[in-house]
This record gives sequence, C-alpha cells and structure tokens, in this order.
Amino acid sequence: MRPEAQALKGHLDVLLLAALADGPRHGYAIKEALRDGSGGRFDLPTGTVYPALHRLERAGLIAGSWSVVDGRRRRSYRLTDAGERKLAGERANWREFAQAVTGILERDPWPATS
Amino acid sequence: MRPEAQALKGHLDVLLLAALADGPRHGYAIKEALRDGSGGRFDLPTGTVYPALHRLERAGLIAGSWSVVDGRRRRSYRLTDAGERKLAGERANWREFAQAVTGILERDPWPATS
DNA sequence: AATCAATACGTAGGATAACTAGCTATTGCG
DNA sequence: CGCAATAGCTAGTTATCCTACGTATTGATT
Repeated sequence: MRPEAQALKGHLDVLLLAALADGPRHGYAIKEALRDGSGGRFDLPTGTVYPALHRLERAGLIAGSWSVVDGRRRRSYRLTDAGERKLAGERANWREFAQAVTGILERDPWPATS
Repeated sequence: MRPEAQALKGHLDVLLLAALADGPRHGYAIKEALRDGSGGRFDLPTGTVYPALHRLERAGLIAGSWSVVDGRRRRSYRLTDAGERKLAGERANWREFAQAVTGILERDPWPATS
C-alpha cells in the first residue's frame, strides 16, 4: 500500500453521509462531490467508495434504489432517519476529535513532566 | 472491537510524536500526557501505546533507552532528527486534513447535483 | 472505424492499524 | 493483605482502506 494512502483514517463514513446531506446521489456522484468538495484531497478509488456504501446500507444508514439514466444503471442513495441522526452525531464527534488532536499538536509547552 | 473504539484512526503516530516534542518521556508518561492533554478523550490502552512506540522506534523516528527509577524499569524515548521532521510534516498534514473534513461536514449546500 | 477517456457499477484479497485480553513486576495505600 | 497505580510487554482479532482487477455504456478523438 502506498504510504500516503489511507488518507481517510476512519472518517470515511461521516464524509459519505455528509455528501448525501442535501439530497440523494449515486455512488459515482458522491465520489466526485467529495473530490471537488475537498479541493482534490479526497479523490477516493471506487474500491473504497462502493464497499463503504454497501456497508452503510447494510447498517441502515442509507437506502439505495436502482435507476437507468442515459443507458447507464445507477444506484442512488438517500439518508435514512437513522442516517440523519448518525450524521448529526458524527459531526459533533468530529468537532470534538479535531479539537482534541489540534489541542495536543499545538500544545506548547506540555504539562510538567513527572 | 467496541464501535466507538479506533477513535484514533491513523492519527496516533502524530500524537505520540507530539507528546515528545519538548523532551523525552517514557511510555507510561506519554500515555498520561495524551490522556490529560486531551481532557480524557485519548485514554489509550497500553496495548495501543507500546506497540506503536516500537513501530516508531523501528522507523527511526524516536530513540529509546532503558533506565530504572524507584525500582521500576523505564524505557524513555526522545525524538530523533527524522522524528522532528516527521512531526513537522504531520502537523501540517493534520491541518490540511482537518480543514478538508471540516469543509465537507459544514458545506451547505453542496455544489450542484449533476 | 477504431480507440480511448469518462461514466458507472462491482468484487477479491492484502496490508495495516488499533483494539481486547492476557501476562510480569514493583510501590504504596487502606 | 489486597488492591490501585505505576511500568512494561505480546498474541491474536477485527475493521478499514487500499490495490488490482473485471463488466459495460457513452461520447470524443483520431
């Protein structure tokens, strides 16, 4: 695995849920939305995106439905009620997490060494 | 595995390096510093901390040395030059990552759906 | 006409990270 | 005496994200 890979480090689910926050999208569109919405930083391989969507669907956080547009089959996903709640919780969780990490990285100096 | 576990999700290394930023510490003291410095949020099990320190040492980012204090053996770690550089890079990397995630989570609305 | 990029979906298998659960040992407090 | 805190450790499990691959269609380029 490339060293700079696994850039998401466990925060993929909340990003996928957030990409569905203001309406349904299909998998490929989610991938593009995350790429564009992150300035290219989250350009996820399909081998990351699709299995993750299946996982979220199995967990009941998103619901998918097939359609065909311009001869291409699509699976569109929308947030379920549980997904909305999960997103709200994970958003708050992210803020706490980010604040804790930032606090440690910017700490100067550290509490007295024993 | 507890679901709320793996809270660190790949950000452990930079936290450990940061805990050594202003001087050497031994493993248990690093664990305490992260717990206290995060308001209790990062209360890591020793099964997380010690293997991670060994990994960082193998990677040449920290250097350890044994000592005995009050009848207890300790392994103190200090940042190597490579570790200092790594810490600086990872700090910058964290800021970018956090900004990208926050940008997506707070985006409202998303760019036009295709 | 042929080819290729982009769109759109998917799976199999591997690498790695963080965790649980267990262990040894000492100091000091109730 | 027992227990919490201090101090170190490993084996094995699990989840996640990735690489690499496969299928198929549309539309642009050659």
